[in-house]
Amino acid sequence: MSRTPSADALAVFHALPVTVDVVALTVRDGVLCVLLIRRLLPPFEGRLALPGGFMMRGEGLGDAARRELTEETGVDPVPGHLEQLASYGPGGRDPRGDVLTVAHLVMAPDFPVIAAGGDAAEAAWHPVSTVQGALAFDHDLILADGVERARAKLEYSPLAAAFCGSEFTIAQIRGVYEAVWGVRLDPRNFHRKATGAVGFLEETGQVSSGDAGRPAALYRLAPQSRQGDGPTTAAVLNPPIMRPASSPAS
Amino acid sequence: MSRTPSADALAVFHALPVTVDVVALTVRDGVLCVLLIRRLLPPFEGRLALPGGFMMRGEGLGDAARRELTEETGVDPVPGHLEQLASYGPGGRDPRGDVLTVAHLVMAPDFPVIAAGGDAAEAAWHPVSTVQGALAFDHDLILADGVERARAKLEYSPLAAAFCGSEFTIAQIRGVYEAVWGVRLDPRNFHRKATGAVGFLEETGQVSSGDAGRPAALYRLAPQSRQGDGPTTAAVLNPPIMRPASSPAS
DNA sequence: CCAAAAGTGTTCAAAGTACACCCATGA
DNA sequence: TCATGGGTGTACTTTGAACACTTTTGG
Repeated sequence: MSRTPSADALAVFHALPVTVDVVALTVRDGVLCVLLIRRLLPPFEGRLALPGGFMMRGEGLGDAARRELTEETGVDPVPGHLEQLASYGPGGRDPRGDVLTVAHLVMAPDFPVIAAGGDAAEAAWHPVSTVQGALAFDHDLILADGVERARAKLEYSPLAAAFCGSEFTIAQIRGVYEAVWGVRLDPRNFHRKATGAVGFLEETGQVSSGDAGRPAALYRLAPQSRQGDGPTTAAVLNPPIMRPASSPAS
Repeated sequence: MSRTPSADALAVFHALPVTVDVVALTVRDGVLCVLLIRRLLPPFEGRLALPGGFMMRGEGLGDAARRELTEETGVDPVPGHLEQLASYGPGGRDPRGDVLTVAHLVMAPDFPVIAAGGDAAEAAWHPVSTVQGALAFDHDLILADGVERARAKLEYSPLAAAFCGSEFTIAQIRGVYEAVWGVRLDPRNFHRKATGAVGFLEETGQVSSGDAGRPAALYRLAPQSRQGDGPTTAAVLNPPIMRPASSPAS
């Protein structure tokens, strides 16, 4: 297939419609939830789907993902907490024809969904376990990949704090790990690991109020100094907080 | 931005030229190398670049990556050893205009490059350390991301065997880890870890011939039974072979 | 005082590291 | 028999899991 670009025109090449989709995850009442919209228009009219839509001219991938998320759900992700997940397509995923989609992943605290707009109605958080298999397009696959990525990232990055507010207790952040991984962790050993990881938590001096039992110290995420030697290296948790080895296939 | 798709036509949306690029890595004489072509045509005429090119109609992402790699370098990757890396763009990476590229990663044994074709001349392996900063487009960034992904994957996947031929000694696969990570590993402890990991290596019964010293047993990669519970879960090395903790920032 | 949750100390088992040592070959 | 690299055994150190125990609150 010899292709001979006659000049500096790219128009001779096959061009594709490109969308961005967003897997926005949070933890509500100890349950891992994903932000979904209900589609107003065909295809898959009335079905649940990830927020997303077509890219606009002159936009970057991350910009488009942030714009679609805000347009359709009212959620405005904290900068730095949106990362690229993977690309899907272009064939076999939209009945209208070939569409390439670049999926993104956002971890957000459980703030209320402000609005639904654009092609979307009913933007809302749904427990991940209740929507698997029910989504439009290939969004079930994308959601599964996003959840797996989030699970893996908890181990070696300070990402879990993104699910909490700006100040949180050790028990709250432990609840994030338990919800995302679907396991129970020993509160006492977790406390040691979390407070022992360098560059993860920073004491505020405050204590939590209200609940039964002894008040817990409040922490915030420590200022993230990028480690490693590459420009693409993200902040790293050291030592990592590993998920328990799942028992061999039963 | 209300977009109202009038029917089942996608043509109303902004479409982008989409390319695939391939980071093909191997180990030659203990050095991590990447497969590069020299560009025959502008832009970046005469510069080194990753093999890649525009997608064709009806093609999947992986298909396109495999086709471009074969067209431009003669290398035909083993199925299952090509994975998606990330997407880049569309802005600011091609002087001709917006182009979205989906980068892929291939680990290959050090077989000879058969041919150069298409837009490429001089397809050849280059040590990664000598080409950083010299590549066309944003390929320096893509290469750095690919190398980092390969380094991380060695830890928890049987991927290192992809760099070797179908049969190899423990010392050879140890050389892969040492070259990719840029460290020295204790041969005796590595031997135990590698042979102790379940589902990684399988003895052939043969021994290597020729070199000085005691002949080494030959192994092959064990048949990969997919573990985990998801369709997207790849084979996992258990226990993982971790890279030594790099000394804290000096 | 009692219940409940936070936080600390201690013990034991598992895993990783360093390295002594033996094995099998070529020169 | 010596040099060279393959492979095993073993002691030491570090890490992680389990859990008893103390602290600090509300009822």
